[in-house]
Amino acid sequence: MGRAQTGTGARPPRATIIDVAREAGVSPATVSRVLTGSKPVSAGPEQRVRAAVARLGYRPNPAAQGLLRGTTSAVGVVVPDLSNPYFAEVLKGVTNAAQHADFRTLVADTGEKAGTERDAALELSRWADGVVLCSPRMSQWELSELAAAVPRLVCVNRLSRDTPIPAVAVDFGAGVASICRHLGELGHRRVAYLRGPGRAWSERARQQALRAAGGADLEIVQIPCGSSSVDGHRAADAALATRATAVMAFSDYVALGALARFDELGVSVPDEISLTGFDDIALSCLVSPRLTTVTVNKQDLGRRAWELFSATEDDGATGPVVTVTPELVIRGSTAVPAGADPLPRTAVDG
Amino acid sequence: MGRAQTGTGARPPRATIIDVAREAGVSPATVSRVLTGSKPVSAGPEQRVRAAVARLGYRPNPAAQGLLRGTTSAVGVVVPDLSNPYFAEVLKGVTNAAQHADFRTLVADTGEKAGTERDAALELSRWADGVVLCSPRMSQWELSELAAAVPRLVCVNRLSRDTPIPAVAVDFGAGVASICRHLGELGHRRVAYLRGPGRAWSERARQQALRAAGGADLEIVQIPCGSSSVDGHRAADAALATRATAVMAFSDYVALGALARFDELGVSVPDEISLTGFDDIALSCLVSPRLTTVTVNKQDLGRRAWELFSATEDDGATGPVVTVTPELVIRGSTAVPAGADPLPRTAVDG
DNA sequence: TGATTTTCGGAAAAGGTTTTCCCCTGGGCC
DNA sequence: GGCCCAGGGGAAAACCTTTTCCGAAAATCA
Repeated sequence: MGRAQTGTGARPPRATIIDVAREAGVSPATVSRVLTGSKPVSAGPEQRVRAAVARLGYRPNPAAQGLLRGTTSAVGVVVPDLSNPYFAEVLKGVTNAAQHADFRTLVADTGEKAGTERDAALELSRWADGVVLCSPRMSQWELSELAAAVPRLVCVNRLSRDTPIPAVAVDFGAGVASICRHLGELGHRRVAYLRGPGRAWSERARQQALRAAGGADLEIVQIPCGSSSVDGHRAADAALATRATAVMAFSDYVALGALARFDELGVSVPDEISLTGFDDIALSCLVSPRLTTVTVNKQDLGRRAWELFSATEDDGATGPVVTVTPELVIRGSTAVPAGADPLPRTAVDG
Repeated sequence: MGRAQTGTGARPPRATIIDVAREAGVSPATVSRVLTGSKPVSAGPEQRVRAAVARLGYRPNPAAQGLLRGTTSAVGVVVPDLSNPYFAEVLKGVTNAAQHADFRTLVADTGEKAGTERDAALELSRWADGVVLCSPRMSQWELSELAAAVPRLVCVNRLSRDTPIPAVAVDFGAGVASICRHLGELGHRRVAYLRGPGRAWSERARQQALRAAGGADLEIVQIPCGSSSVDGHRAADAALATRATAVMAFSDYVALGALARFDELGVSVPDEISLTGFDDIALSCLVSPRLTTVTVNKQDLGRRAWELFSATEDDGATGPVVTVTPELVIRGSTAVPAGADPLPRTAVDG
């Protein structure tokens, strides 16, 4: 049964608690008590145990601990795409918070394929005490089913009406509204919106806000797009063709792609067209012009997801939802529209 | 001993192999054999076992498996900073490859603090079969010590002369050389180099190449900088002050920061000054002008690290090193220097 | 048909740790 | 000085799975 023990360079097979006990002249129980502090141990044996632990370089076997305790001290994180700086930041937030509580982080990347999210989460939940689901694209139905199967499930940027799943989500509605207000105040009347992935809950939340904002004084033209910079690059031409005076992108990542395309075409931002993003990723203030966007603290999002996770009981009873309100940051990519006479509110052709 | 069993919403305590055995009317051994395929089982019992597994939703307890097998089917990845798209991509490469082999990925972020790398790797190695160390900033001495303590250690972008540690590394020398050649051919004679973190092995590798490239026909002026875009932004003024005609940045991430600063100052790239990066991160072809750089397939780096990891024996005997040669991509950020008379090679003031 | 090999499946041990249960000893109090 | 209580520490069970060992039954061959 012994584990692989090949070659001459093989290190000694790792000390067990029994080795430590023998070395210290005590029972395994005492060693355990010293290390976990579950019960007081008098000074003499404690000294000897600590010395033996140090001498043997003993560290308890997590598998054995996990087997007995029924917990893993690990949290799983499922993200659609690690290449997307947004998700990388959220992951960083979770990891740092978890590390602080002596938890490990397991990560799975679904490659933006909604079909694999379920399996990834389920698999991770075997190895972790629970799972943080980042912007899941899966169906509401699948999500509810998953919530029943995974002991502690927390969502980021996804709210679920039927099943009370703990979640931390950006208030996309408020963000979109503030962008609309900003564009409206500048005098824009016709805005092209580069849509995110149709399956994304955050996209649906944005749509709701757009319906509220759009109307008499702001006309929204929808352009199918996606969630990556490549998508934004591709959709830029269609946005220009609408003759809108401003382009509102699903995210910064998308906006940067559109910005690059505008630059290729010699279309000047913001002189000829205004452009807005969403999220305020690090690179958005490195491009020229710097991007007007709404700022979301992505690491904080991850940190809060962790807090929700660690507050959740195993029976998944509670389902509090934390909402984070993003803040508009006006930079260089928005300006008064080209034909800059401040129209009275009525003069909009529908 | 029982695990937490609170409230009424508590789900049943997870079926064990014994429950399945009872349900199927066989022994636990038979269930195990059906599931692992370690020994053939005749059709009748197999059917019953599979049915029971499905009915009970049984999935083996990884802790128990790990305890018995002595392996975890997990790989740890330690990165300096997940916010840096470079490391996020490498992580993605490792994760995807590992996923393919039914391995989990554990991640730790050291926040660019070299002092915490050792502990992070050591801790991760308890929970995983080995560790991939991304661009470790730790001392050579610490690294060797770590290699002795971690069963399977693989480095990315860090070579170690004394201890043979499996590693996959970009050929920074070749990359720097190709950039120098390119700048030289354009007619640049004086280049400011924005230095990376002093502790980074990759920075030392670059320095070596610079010493070889610099000389009669190319003068290199060193500017202390760092590894993030903020560092690049800060160092840009000093680079300008050297009156160099080109700036070579430690990385794309740094170059983007410098580019933003040049834009703020109204210094035109590449008309007034040329700028190069390193790595070719996704956003480098989204900025204006698009960045001349050398391209490194970062996900591939991660994938190869995984391959090295899975090829490594537990006794850590072998230490092959894979070198990846980056390729120069000439985009819009480099051009002939401002005072554009193609000087004869000799007319350089030292 | 009887002997021998193969196949199939059950019992039980092993893996490392925590925790419960219990015993022993020492100190305090009357 | 005796009794009781408390505290410290050891033995062993339990956690769940895999695998070895072995027995029994079935299949093969002479």
